[in-house]
Amino acid sequence: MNQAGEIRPGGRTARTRAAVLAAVIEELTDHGWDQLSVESVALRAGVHKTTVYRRWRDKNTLVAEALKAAAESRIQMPDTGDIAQDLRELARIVRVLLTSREGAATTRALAGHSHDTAGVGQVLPVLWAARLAQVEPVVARAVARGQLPVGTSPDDLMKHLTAPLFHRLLVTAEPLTEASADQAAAAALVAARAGVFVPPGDGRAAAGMDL
Amino acid sequence: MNQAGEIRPGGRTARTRAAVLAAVIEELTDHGWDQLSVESVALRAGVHKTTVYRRWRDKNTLVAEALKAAAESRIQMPDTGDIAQDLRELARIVRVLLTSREGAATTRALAGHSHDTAGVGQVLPVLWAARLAQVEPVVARAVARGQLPVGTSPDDLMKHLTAPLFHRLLVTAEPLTEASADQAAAAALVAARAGVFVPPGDGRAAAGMDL
DNA sequence: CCGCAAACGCAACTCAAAGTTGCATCAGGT
DNA sequence: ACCTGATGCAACTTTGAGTTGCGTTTGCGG
Repeated sequence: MNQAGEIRPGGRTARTRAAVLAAVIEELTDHGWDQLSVESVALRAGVHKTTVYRRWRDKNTLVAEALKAAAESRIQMPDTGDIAQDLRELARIVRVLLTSREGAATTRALAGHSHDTAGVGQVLPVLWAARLAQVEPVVARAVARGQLPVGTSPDDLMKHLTAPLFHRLLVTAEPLTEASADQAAAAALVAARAGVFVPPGDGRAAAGMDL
Repeated sequence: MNQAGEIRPGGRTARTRAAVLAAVIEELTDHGWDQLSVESVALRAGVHKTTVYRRWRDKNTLVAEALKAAAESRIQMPDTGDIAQDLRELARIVRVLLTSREGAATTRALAGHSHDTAGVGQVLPVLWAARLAQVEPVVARAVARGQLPVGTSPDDLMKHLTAPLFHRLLVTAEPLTEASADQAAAAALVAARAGVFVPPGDGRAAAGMDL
């Protein structure tokens, strides 16, 4: 949670930092990026506006750092012994995250600013690399059990699993039902079994691909 | 292109309207939503600021309307006689759209504001309903040919086909390669064949689903 | 082709929020 | 207990959203 290289890691500094970052997420949840003002954040954090500006160059870097900190939570990875169930549970977990007010707001904020190379743009790759790394063992176990083709890319599988959920939240703005999560899991599973997520030339050839 | 109910549909009004909406898209492409100012838009459109405010209540509704107008372009639907090729071509078309500067910028703008019930939020459902309706015949032909299960939902198929592409643009901010488009098409095809996109209780039961 | 009203240009505002500066004060580590 | 970094505070500049009043242009109907 604490950034390396802090000059004074003691109580007050860390406390202020945490309070401000938390306040950013709350303001983001309540009013969205556009309506978020640094003054409101400072007020909510019980801190003066100049204090915020002394530590963060501008609004964008502030929000970017808050989003990064907020995304550092770990997900409890399922391990049921059956990849089909694992994937379904994973999809349901992601669905719950994305349907929470905070999760939806932060996700929209990230998506809407995935391009600004200075702020969120910097954070995105790091953030997702960490998340995807968590899935690796789940896929590895499934491959070991013979439930998935050798060489299946955990990254590709995870992305295709969650993509329809993000799509509903960000693109079509439809409600994220549990049925839609299950459908996403089923689609990803079938594709994975068919070897769609085995990079070409990796391990043995993809099976069942009569494309 | 022309909105119904215009009091004075004649030359100047329509010309101004088109110029402003086009200027919004250009500014959005060049500087993003946050940096977009009504004054810049007016300047670019060769129109005075007050003129803009007389026709559009505020910045959000202005941008929302511009996005809606920009999204009204039709896509050339493929019809190769083979659903696998149709889907791959569709994915590639979407990829090209999303990798264009304008397409990326407008998509991010939409995604980042999918919640504001007054502006973009109003537009999204209409917009996507129109797009998805275009795909219906492609799927219908494939079903008629026996290449896809009876009852396959064109909406679900199209969403799962494009979701990984949007995911790359909005969530992970990875480059949108043609290979990723082909992978998305392959995944969607396999899932569709397995009956993942056949609503429960619709037509005959899903085939090949040993979930 | 002429007049009327809608649409536009223009300037001058208000207001809110981004970001800055100088100085006084407080609190944490040695 | 001291010294320095961190904070509070007030006063500023600047930018952009959104508004208002008035004069001018332009399109459409007669």
